[in-house]
Amino acid sequence: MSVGDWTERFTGTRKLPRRVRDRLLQVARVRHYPEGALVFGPAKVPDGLLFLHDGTIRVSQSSDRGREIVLYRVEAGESCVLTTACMLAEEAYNAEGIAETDVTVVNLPRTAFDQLAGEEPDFRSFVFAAYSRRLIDLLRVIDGVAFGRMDVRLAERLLALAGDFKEISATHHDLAKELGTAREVISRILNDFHKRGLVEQSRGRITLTDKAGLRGLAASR
Amino acid sequence: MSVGDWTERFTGTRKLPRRVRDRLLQVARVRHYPEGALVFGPAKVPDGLLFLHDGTIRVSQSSDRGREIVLYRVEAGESCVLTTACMLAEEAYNAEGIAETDVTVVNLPRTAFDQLAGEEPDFRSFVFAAYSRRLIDLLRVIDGVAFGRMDVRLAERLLALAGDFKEISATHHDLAKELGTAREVISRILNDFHKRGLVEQSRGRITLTDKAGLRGLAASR
DNA sequence: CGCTCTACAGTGACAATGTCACCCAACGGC
DNA sequence: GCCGTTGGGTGACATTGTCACTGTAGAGCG
Repeated sequence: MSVGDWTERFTGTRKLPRRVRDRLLQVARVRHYPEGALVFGPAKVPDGLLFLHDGTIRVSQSSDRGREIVLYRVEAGESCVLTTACMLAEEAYNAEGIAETDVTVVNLPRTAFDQLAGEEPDFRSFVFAAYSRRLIDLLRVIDGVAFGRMDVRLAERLLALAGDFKEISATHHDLAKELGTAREVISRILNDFHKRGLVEQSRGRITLTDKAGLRGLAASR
Repeated sequence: MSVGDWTERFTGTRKLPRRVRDRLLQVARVRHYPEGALVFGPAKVPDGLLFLHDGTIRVSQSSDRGREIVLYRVEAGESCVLTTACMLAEEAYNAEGIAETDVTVVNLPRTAFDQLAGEEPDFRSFVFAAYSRRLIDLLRVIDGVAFGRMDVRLAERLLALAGDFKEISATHHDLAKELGTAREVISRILNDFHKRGLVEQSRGRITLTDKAGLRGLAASR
């Protein structure tokens, strides 16, 4: 499963300049997490701004009755402002970040964050851009959940998860957690896709046999 | 309809210090909008940070097939970072801000914004807090839309809109646009509420006759 | 006053989705 | 092989969204 180009749709992505990045690495603490590890969550609120040096973090929200929905993914070079948001707002929240690959995270303590924000315009721009981008991400999620059809959303997500490849290794349950729905719903829709010749299925694996068809379905709102 | 205490649940709200506020007013342009006016939208992207001096702005997102959902409300003293987000991300978006009362808006141009952000730590904190708070707001919306029951959401919203009062002047259509659903759904649920003795209805007006009952329903997830 | 027009609300039928309770099959470990 | 776990299929039903109507209160107007 490739999520490599997950974020390439955002043309406005702003990477941190090397000079600032080096300065950041001087004052920050570096941490490693293996694939599948919990990077942050309700019971594990970071004390500063998280910065993803390497890997991918999947950020999702869970309901009090076990369902989940993926909010967005944090890629290498990006920061996860959600944690600071929750830190600042001093609010209970139920979003969590899971390492989707082995990851290297840079934790920038709050005082250092304040200092950098004051002294480095590039750093400020970067942080504002990060916030903005997450806001837009969440608007997309809301649009999908509130107004979108599930088959369309699933087709979109399958294409996004596959990237340039044709195969995805994910269970129906995994996909349900992506879109915030139930496994049975995914099963039904994938069965329908199969009958229409769009996908092939095997245990824990989905092959997109007709990407153009899926794209057509995704476009037909 | 009172939305006065809409945002008081946020204990972390951070108001801008008077000194910074005065400085802001020197470089910014002040604008007035009457109740019901469009303050910003897809076809009206501001060129700077919007700042609400007086009144209330309702920010909602609309689907391409006419449905709408309210994302949050901006109260006096707060800023609307969503506009800057969209400005920075250079992304198409379909969120719009409607003046819910007569409003006075302060538009801080981008260059002045950058300068203030560099020179005034309080201003920075304020902007970061504003972003954070909106992120949390959107997380709430997602939680409700993705996982919540409609009757529960309606009960919550009725209580929030009523504030300390017992009456709300809103049509079923208005309430549908609050929650991102269809008028018929609101009609059905309100009818059910009526049968249970929770509300009384008349044209364009709803009376909460049993607030405790509504609160109980809202609490029963 | 009665007329018409429009916004607001009620309703039934159906489709899409979520929930529940099962079942069966594939795979891994033993 | 056997067994336990995980992944997946299915039918019944509840909730919600959509569509196509109907009825009605109120405003404006003769």
